[in-house]
Amino acid sequence: MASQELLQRRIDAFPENCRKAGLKLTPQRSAIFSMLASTESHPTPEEVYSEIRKNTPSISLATVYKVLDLFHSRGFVRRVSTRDQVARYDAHVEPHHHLICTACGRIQDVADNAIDPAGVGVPGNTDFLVRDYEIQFHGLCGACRT
Amino acid sequence: MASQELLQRRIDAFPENCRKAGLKLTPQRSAIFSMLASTESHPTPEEVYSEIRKNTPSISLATVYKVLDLFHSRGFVRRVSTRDQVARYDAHVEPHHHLICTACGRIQDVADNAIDPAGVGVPGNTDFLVRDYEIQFHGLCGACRT
DNA sequence: GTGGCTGCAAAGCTTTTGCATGTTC
DNA sequence: GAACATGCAAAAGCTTTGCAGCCAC
Repeated sequence: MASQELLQRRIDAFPENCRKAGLKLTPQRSAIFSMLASTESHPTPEEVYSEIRKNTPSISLATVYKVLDLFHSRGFVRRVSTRDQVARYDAHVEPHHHLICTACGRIQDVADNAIDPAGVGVPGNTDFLVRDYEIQFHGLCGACRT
Repeated sequence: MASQELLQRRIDAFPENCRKAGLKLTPQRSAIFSMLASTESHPTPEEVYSEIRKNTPSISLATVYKVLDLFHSRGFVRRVSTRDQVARYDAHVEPHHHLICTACGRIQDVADNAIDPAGVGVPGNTDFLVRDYEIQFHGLCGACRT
Protein backbone atom coordinates (compact mmCIF):
# COMPACT_ATOMS: atom_id res chain seq x y z
CA MET A 1 0.00 0.00 0.00
CA ALA A 2 1.48 3.33 -1.06
CA SER A 3 1.99 6.02 1.50
CA GLN A 4 0.75 9.54 0.91
CA GLU A 5 4.23 10.78 -0.02
CA LEU A 6 4.98 7.89 -2.33
CA LEU A 7 1.71 8.57 -4.11
CA GLN A 8 2.54 12.25 -4.53
CA ARG A 9 6.03 11.46 -5.70
CA ARG A 10 4.66 9.08 -8.29
CA ILE A 11 2.18 11.64 -9.59
CA ASP A 12 4.87 14.34 -9.66
CA ALA A 13 7.16 12.07 -11.65
CA PHE A 14 4.57 11.47 -14.35
CA PRO A 15 5.48 14.37 -16.70
CA GLU A 16 9.13 13.40 -16.50
CA ASN A 17 8.30 9.75 -17.20
CA CYS A 18 6.27 10.76 -20.24
CA ARG A 19 9.15 12.81 -21.57
CA LYS A 20 11.57 9.92 -21.04
CA ALA A 21 9.21 7.61 -22.88
CA GLY A 22 8.73 10.06 -25.73
CA LEU A 23 5.05 10.55 -24.94
CA LYS A 24 3.29 13.88 -25.10
CA LEU A 25 1.86 15.19 -21.88
CA THR A 26 -1.85 15.81 -22.26
CA PRO A 27 -4.49 16.71 -19.69
CA GLN A 28 -6.27 13.43 -20.40
CA ARG A 29 -3.17 11.37 -19.70
CA SER A 30 -2.37 13.25 -16.52
CA ALA A 31 -5.91 12.89 -15.27
CA ILE A 32 -6.00 9.17 -15.97
CA PHE A 33 -2.65 8.53 -14.36
CA SER A 34 -3.46 10.55 -11.24
CA MET A 35 -6.77 8.84 -10.89
CA LEU A 36 -5.22 5.38 -11.12
CA ALA A 37 -2.41 6.26 -8.76
CA SER A 38 -4.81 7.67 -6.18
CA THR A 39 -7.24 4.79 -5.96
CA GLU A 40 -6.99 1.31 -4.52
CA SER A 41 -10.04 0.09 -6.35
CA HIS A 42 -8.46 -1.49 -9.48
CA PRO A 43 -10.93 0.22 -11.79
CA THR A 44 -12.19 -0.96 -15.16
CA PRO A 45 -11.82 1.32 -18.20
CA GLU A 46 -15.48 2.25 -17.81
CA GLU A 47 -14.92 3.25 -14.19
CA VAL A 48 -11.89 5.32 -15.14
CA TYR A 49 -13.96 6.99 -17.83
CA SER A 50 -16.83 8.03 -15.59
CA GLU A 51 -14.46 9.22 -12.89
CA ILE A 52 -12.39 11.35 -15.28
CA ARG A 53 -15.52 12.77 -16.90
CA LYS A 54 -16.40 14.54 -13.67
CA ASN A 55 -13.56 16.98 -14.27
CA THR A 56 -12.90 16.49 -17.97
CA PRO A 57 -16.36 16.07 -19.49
CA SER A 58 -15.11 16.04 -23.06
CA ILE A 59 -12.96 12.91 -22.71
CA SER A 60 -14.01 9.93 -24.77
CA LEU A 61 -14.07 6.30 -23.79
CA ALA A 62 -11.88 5.43 -26.77
CA THR A 63 -9.19 7.73 -25.42
CA VAL A 64 -9.38 6.03 -22.04
CA TYR A 65 -8.83 2.67 -23.70
CA LYS A 66 -5.96 3.97 -25.81
CA VAL A 67 -4.25 5.65 -22.87
CA LEU A 68 -4.66 2.64 -20.57
CA ASP A 69 -3.19 0.40 -23.22
CA LEU A 70 -0.33 2.82 -23.78
CA PHE A 71 0.42 3.07 -20.06
CA HIS A 72 0.33 -0.68 -19.82
CA SER A 73 2.75 -1.16 -22.70
CA ARG A 74 5.16 1.31 -21.10
CA GLY A 75 4.89 -0.31 -17.70
CA PHE A 76 3.29 2.75 -16.07
CA VAL A 77 0.39 0.63 -14.86
CA ARG A 78 -0.31 -3.05 -14.67
CA ARG A 79 -3.28 -5.09 -15.68
CA VAL A 80 -4.80 -7.17 -12.92
CA SER A 81 -5.73 -10.78 -13.63
CA THR A 82 -9.37 -11.59 -13.03
CA ARG A 83 -11.61 -14.57 -13.49
CA ASP A 84 -14.27 -12.48 -15.17
CA GLN A 85 -13.68 -10.80 -18.48
CA VAL A 86 -13.23 -7.15 -17.61
CA ALA A 87 -9.94 -5.34 -17.77
CA ARG A 88 -8.79 -3.86 -14.47
CA TYR A 89 -5.84 -1.57 -14.00
CA ASP A 90 -3.54 -0.80 -11.14
CA ALA A 91 -0.89 1.90 -10.89
CA HIS A 92 0.90 0.06 -8.10
CA VAL A 93 3.48 -1.64 -10.24
CA GLU A 94 5.63 -3.03 -7.45
CA PRO A 95 4.81 -6.69 -6.69
CA HIS A 96 1.87 -7.17 -4.40
CA HIS A 97 -1.04 -9.52 -4.06
CA HIS A 98 -4.81 -9.44 -4.18
CA LEU A 99 -7.88 -10.48 -2.29
CA ILE A 100 -10.66 -11.09 -4.79
CA CYS A 101 -14.24 -11.40 -3.60
CA THR A 102 -16.02 -14.11 -5.55
CA ALA A 103 -19.38 -12.60 -4.67
CA CYS A 104 -19.02 -8.91 -5.54
CA GLY A 105 -15.82 -8.98 -7.59
CA ARG A 106 -14.09 -6.38 -5.45
CA ILE A 107 -10.29 -6.57 -5.47
CA GLN A 108 -8.31 -5.44 -2.45
CA ASP A 109 -4.57 -5.20 -2.08
CA VAL A 110 -2.76 -7.34 0.42
CA ALA A 111 -0.22 -5.44 2.46
CA ASP A 112 3.20 -6.46 1.15
CA ASN A 113 4.50 -7.56 4.50
CA ALA A 114 1.63 -9.99 4.99
CA ILE A 115 3.25 -12.34 2.50
CA ASP A 116 6.62 -13.90 2.82
CA PRO A 117 8.04 -14.05 -0.70
CA ALA A 118 10.78 -16.41 0.43
CA GLY A 119 8.18 -19.03 1.22
CA VAL A 120 6.78 -19.06 -2.26
CA GLY A 121 9.80 -20.29 -4.12
CA VAL A 122 10.14 -20.50 -7.83
CA PRO A 123 8.84 -23.52 -9.70
CA GLY A 124 11.30 -26.15 -10.80
CA ASN A 125 10.38 -25.84 -14.45
CA THR A 126 13.64 -24.73 -15.96
CA ASP A 127 12.15 -23.73 -19.30
CA PHE A 128 10.18 -20.90 -17.87
CA LEU A 129 11.77 -17.55 -17.10
CA VAL A 130 9.81 -16.05 -14.20
CA ARG A 131 9.64 -12.29 -14.32
CA ASP A 132 7.13 -11.63 -11.56
CA TYR A 133 4.45 -13.43 -9.64
CA GLU A 134 1.16 -12.61 -8.09
CA ILE A 135 -0.88 -14.42 -5.50
CA GLN A 136 -4.65 -14.21 -5.67
CA PHE A 137 -6.72 -15.09 -2.66
CA HIS A 138 -10.29 -15.88 -3.64
CA GLY A 139 -13.05 -15.75 -1.10
CA LEU A 140 -15.61 -13.47 0.50
CA CYS A 141 -14.97 -9.89 1.49
CA GLY A 142 -16.26 -8.39 4.72
CA ALA A 143 -19.38 -6.99 3.10
CA CYS A 144 -20.32 -10.28 1.40
CA ARG A 145 -19.69 -12.69 4.29
CA THR A 146 -22.89 -11.99 6.12
CA MET B 1 -0.72 -32.71 -12.93
CA ALA B 2 -3.25 -35.51 -13.07
CA SER B 3 -2.07 -39.03 -13.63
CA GLN B 4 -3.61 -41.19 -16.33
CA GLU B 5 -5.73 -43.08 -13.80
CA LEU B 6 -6.92 -40.00 -11.99
CA LEU B 7 -7.98 -38.55 -15.32
CA GLN B 8 -9.92 -41.69 -16.22
CA ARG B 9 -11.53 -41.86 -12.80
CA ARG B 10 -12.62 -38.26 -13.15
CA ILE B 11 -14.15 -38.85 -16.56
CA ASP B 12 -15.85 -42.02 -15.35
CA ALA B 13 -17.36 -40.16 -12.42
CA PHE B 14 -18.91 -37.52 -14.63
CA PRO B 15 -22.32 -39.20 -15.22
CA GLU B 16 -22.65 -39.85 -11.52
CA ASN B 17 -21.72 -36.27 -10.71
CA CYS B 18 -24.33 -34.98 -13.13
CA ARG B 19 -26.98 -37.15 -11.53
CA LYS B 20 -25.99 -35.92 -8.06
CA ALA B 21 -26.20 -32.34 -9.28
CA GLY B 22 -29.56 -32.91 -10.93
CA LEU B 23 -28.17 -32.31 -14.41
CA LYS B 24 -29.15 -34.29 -17.44
CA LEU B 25 -26.44 -36.24 -19.14
CA THR B 26 -26.11 -35.23 -22.77
CA PRO B 27 -23.48 -36.12 -25.37
CA GLN B 28 -22.48 -32.45 -25.57
CA ARG B 29 -21.84 -32.22 -21.83
CA SER B 30 -19.87 -35.47 -21.75
CA ALA B 31 -17.76 -34.40 -24.70
CA ILE B 32 -16.98 -31.01 -23.20
CA PHE B 33 -16.10 -32.44 -19.82
CA SER B 34 -13.86 -35.17 -21.25
CA MET B 35 -12.09 -32.70 -23.44
CA LEU B 36 -11.41 -30.32 -20.55
CA ALA B 37 -10.30 -33.11 -18.28
CA SER B 38 -7.91 -34.52 -20.88
CA THR B 39 -6.08 -31.34 -21.78
CA GLU B 40 -3.57 -29.21 -19.95
CA SER B 41 -4.02 -26.27 -22.24
CA HIS B 42 -6.63 -24.21 -20.33
CA PRO B 43 -8.73 -23.66 -23.45
CA THR B 44 -11.01 -20.75 -24.26
CA PRO B 45 -14.67 -21.42 -25.14
CA GLU B 46 -13.78 -20.99 -28.80
CA GLU B 47 -11.04 -23.61 -28.50
CA VAL B 48 -13.38 -26.02 -26.75
CA TYR B 49 -15.92 -25.43 -29.50
CA SER B 50 -13.61 -26.20 -32.39
CA GLU B 51 -12.19 -29.25 -30.63
CA ILE B 52 -15.63 -30.71 -29.86
CA ARG B 53 -16.85 -30.00 -33.37
CA LYS B 54 -14.41 -32.54 -34.74
CA ASN B 55 -16.53 -35.34 -33.30
CA THR B 56 -19.82 -33.56 -32.71
CA PRO B 57 -20.20 -31.24 -35.70
CA SER B 58 -23.71 -30.12 -34.79
CA ILE B 59 -22.74 -28.52 -31.48
CA SER B 60 -23.25 -24.78 -31.23
CA LEU B 61 -21.00 -22.22 -29.65
CA ALA B 62 -23.87 -21.03 -27.48
CA THR B 63 -24.15 -24.50 -25.97
CA VAL B 64 -20.45 -24.52 -25.21
CA TYR B 65 -20.83 -21.24 -23.35
CA LYS B 66 -23.89 -22.45 -21.48
CA VAL B 67 -22.28 -25.74 -20.50
CA LEU B 68 -19.02 -24.15 -19.40
CA ASP B 69 -20.92 -21.70 -17.27
CA LEU B 70 -22.99 -24.50 -15.80
CA PHE B 71 -19.93 -26.61 -15.02
CA HIS B 72 -18.29 -23.63 -13.43
CA SER B 73 -21.29 -22.86 -11.23
CA ARG B 74 -21.36 -26.49 -10.05
CA GLY B 75 -17.64 -26.55 -9.39
CA PHE B 76 -16.91 -29.17 -12.08
CA VAL B 77 -14.35 -26.88 -13.67
CA ARG B 78 -12.66 -23.67 -12.68
CA ARG B 79 -12.11 -20.47 -14.50
CA VAL B 80 -8.50 -19.39 -14.78
CA SER B 81 -7.58 -15.79 -14.08
CA THR B 82 -5.91 -14.05 -16.96
CA ARG B 83 -4.69 -10.57 -17.71
CA ASP B 84 -6.30 -10.56 -21.12
CA GLN B 85 -10.02 -10.69 -21.66
CA VAL B 86 -10.69 -14.26 -22.70
CA ALA B 87 -12.27 -16.87 -20.50
CA ARG B 88 -10.14 -19.95 -19.89
CA TYR B 89 -11.28 -23.13 -18.22
CA ASP B 90 -9.55 -25.88 -16.33
CA ALA B 91 -10.97 -29.19 -15.13
CA HIS B 92 -8.22 -29.55 -12.53
CA VAL B 93 -10.16 -28.18 -9.61
CA GLU B 94 -7.69 -29.07 -6.89
CA PRO B 95 -5.47 -26.09 -5.95
CA HIS B 96 -2.53 -25.60 -8.23
CA HIS B 97 -0.66 -22.75 -9.81
CA HIS B 98 0.14 -21.35 -13.21
CA LEU B 99 2.99 -20.21 -15.37
CA ILE B 100 1.66 -17.57 -17.76
CA CYS B 101 3.73 -16.54 -20.75
CA THR B 102 3.43 -12.81 -21.30
CA ALA B 103 4.50 -13.21 -24.92
CA CYS B 104 2.26 -15.97 -26.27
CA GLY B 105 -0.35 -16.20 -23.51
CA ARG B 106 0.19 -19.90 -22.95
CA ILE B 107 -0.70 -21.12 -19.47
CA GLN B 108 1.10 -24.11 -17.98
CA ASP B 109 0.38 -25.84 -14.70
CA VAL B 110 2.96 -25.85 -11.96
CA ALA B 111 3.42 -29.24 -10.38
CA ASP B 112 1.77 -29.13 -6.97
CA ASN B 113 4.82 -30.17 -5.06
CA ALA B 114 6.86 -27.33 -6.49
CA ILE B 115 5.07 -24.90 -4.20
CA ASP B 116 5.03 -25.05 -0.46
CA PRO B 117 1.58 -23.90 0.59
CA ALA B 118 2.71 -23.48 4.17
CA GLY B 119 5.12 -20.79 3.09
CA VAL B 120 2.46 -18.63 1.57
CA GLY B 121 0.49 -17.84 4.67
CA VAL B 122 -2.86 -16.20 4.79
CA PRO B 123 -3.10 -12.43 4.80
CA GLY B 124 -3.73 -10.70 8.08
CA ASN B 125 -6.88 -9.02 6.87
CA THR B 126 -9.46 -10.46 9.22
CA ASP B 127 -12.43 -9.25 7.21
CA PHE B 128 -11.69 -11.48 4.28
CA LEU B 129 -12.61 -15.16 4.29
CA VAL B 130 -10.08 -16.93 2.08
CA ARG B 131 -11.53 -19.91 0.25
CA ASP B 132 -8.66 -20.72 -2.08
CA TYR B 133 -5.62 -19.11 -3.56
CA GLU B 134 -3.70 -19.26 -6.76
CA ILE B 135 -0.21 -18.16 -7.61
CA GLN B 136 0.52 -16.85 -11.07
CA PHE B 137 4.05 -16.71 -12.33
CA HIS B 138 4.36 -14.31 -15.24
CA GLY B 139 7.29 -14.51 -17.60
CA LEU B 140 8.50 -16.15 -20.77
CA CYS B 141 7.91 -19.76 -21.70
CA GLY B 142 10.58 -21.91 -23.28
CA ALA B 143 9.40 -21.23 -26.81
CA CYS B 144 9.31 -17.45 -26.33
CA ARG B 145 12.62 -16.96 -24.51
CA THR B 146 14.77 -17.16 -27.56
C1' DG C 1 4.76 23.62 -38.34
C1' DT C 2 4.72 18.65 -37.52
C1' DG C 3 3.80 14.65 -35.47
C1' DG C 4 1.28 12.79 -32.30
C1' DC C 5 -3.27 12.81 -29.65
C1' DT C 6 -8.21 13.19 -29.11
C1' DG C 7 -13.04 12.40 -30.07
C1' DC C 8 -16.45 10.51 -32.82
C1' DA C 9 -18.56 6.86 -35.08
C1' DA C 10 -18.36 2.47 -36.92
C1' DA C 11 -16.70 -2.14 -36.75
C1' DG C 12 -15.06 -6.37 -34.40
C1' DC C 13 -14.97 -9.63 -30.78
C1' DT C 14 -16.67 -12.32 -27.15
C1' DT C 15 -20.51 -13.58 -24.49
C1' DT C 16 -25.49 -13.73 -23.37
C1' DT C 17 -30.41 -14.23 -24.31
C1' DG C 18 -34.99 -15.80 -26.30
C1' DC C 19 -37.38 -19.17 -28.28
C1' DA C 20 -38.77 -23.21 -31.00
C1' DT C 21 -37.33 -27.85 -31.43
C1' DG C 22 -35.37 -32.00 -29.63
C1' DT C 23 -33.77 -35.14 -25.85
C1' DT C 24 -33.29 -37.17 -21.31
C1' DC C 25 -35.34 -39.27 -17.52
C1' DG D 1 -45.07 -36.77 -20.91
C1' DA D 2 -42.74 -33.11 -18.48
C1' DA D 3 -38.87 -30.76 -17.75
C1' DC D 4 -34.82 -29.60 -19.26
C1' DA D 5 -31.04 -28.92 -23.18
C1' DT D 6 -29.78 -27.72 -27.61
C1' DG D 7 -29.22 -24.83 -31.70
C1' DC D 8 -30.12 -20.85 -34.15
C1' DA D 9 -30.23 -16.10 -34.58
C1' DA D 10 -30.35 -11.82 -32.65
C1' DA D 11 -28.76 -8.74 -29.11
C1' DA D 12 -25.72 -7.04 -25.77
C1' DG D 13 -21.56 -6.12 -23.86
C1' DC D 14 -16.60 -4.66 -24.15
C1' DT D 15 -12.73 -3.21 -26.92
C1' DT D 16 -10.46 -1.72 -31.16
C1' DT D 17 -9.96 0.91 -35.37
C1' DG D 18 -10.09 4.73 -38.90
C1' DC D 19 -10.03 9.22 -39.67
C1' DA D 20 -10.61 14.33 -39.45
C1' DG D 21 -9.50 17.99 -36.57
C1' DC D 22 -6.71 19.67 -32.64
C1' DC D 23 -2.87 20.35 -29.55
C1' DA D 24 1.79 19.75 -27.38
C1' DC D 25 6.35 20.41 -28.43
